[in-house]
Amino acid sequence: MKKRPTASELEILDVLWTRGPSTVRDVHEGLAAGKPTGYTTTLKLLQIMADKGLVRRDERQRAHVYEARIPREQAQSQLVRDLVDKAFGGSASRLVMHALSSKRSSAAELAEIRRTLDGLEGKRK
Amino acid sequence: MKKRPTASELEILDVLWTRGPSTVRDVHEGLAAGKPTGYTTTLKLLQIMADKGLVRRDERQRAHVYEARIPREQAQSQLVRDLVDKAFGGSASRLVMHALSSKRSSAAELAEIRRTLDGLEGKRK
DNA sequence: TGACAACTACGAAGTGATTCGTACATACTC
DNA sequence: GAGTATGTACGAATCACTTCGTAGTTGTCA
Repeated sequence: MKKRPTASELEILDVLWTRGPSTVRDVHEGLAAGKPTGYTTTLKLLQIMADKGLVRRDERQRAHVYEARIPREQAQSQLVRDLVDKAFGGSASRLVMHALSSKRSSAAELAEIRRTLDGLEGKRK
Repeated sequence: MKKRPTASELEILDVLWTRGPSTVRDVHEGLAAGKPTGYTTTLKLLQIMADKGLVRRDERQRAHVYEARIPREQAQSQLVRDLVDKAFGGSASRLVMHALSSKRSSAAELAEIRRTLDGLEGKRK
């Protein structure tokens, strides 16, 4: 099965999801905001991620172009599932309640959650 | 602030949360269900966790007694916050919606979430 | 008391993630 | 065409986590 991205890999994926297919330099600059690292560090990470299958590499140009192989939503779901299994005994709803209480959400967000909830309850009967 | 527990440390904390203050042997046996490891492995982990401040150690008995230093809920909130920051751009509600869709929850659980939601919306105006 | 059992302490190996330096190839510019 | 800028590849150092073996201590009991 797919491997979970590490924290660093996730940052890179974030750049790729936001900017779309990018060269190493693009990614490196997109990363620079957060923390300064060497160019070759980013390069190496991308190479490793290509080996792991997290990104696809297009070598047709001299500056290779990297692209995330899974959409953001899928990775997020994976991460949520891991956390639920690891720390909430498999109960997603307990995670939901923790998330709701621990971080403030806007009224609009709460409304959207309510809609999601409505949809789920409708489906289940 | 405190360091995030690793996956292994979380398993140990889980045992401590469930059984309360325990000796190394207790923890080791509580762990055995999941995966077989050597006794000294568990011992070492507990020692490391004591160094990190994740557990408290009572040395009055020959068999030291370990106890989680933070309650389960607090650790869970920490983990949720980490995930939200790392993968959901700080938006807890997006995590909530992912969690709701990715794992099936019972009607009772959904109702409880709805109550939590009611409480939050009431407070915010 | 002598042998055995249970416990802690600690060093060290193995693995994976991260970081970077160096080497080398390719393009660009005057 | 020489020199500079920009790329990729790759080896190696470092660090954290996990695992275990060995050594030594303390308690138990026939």
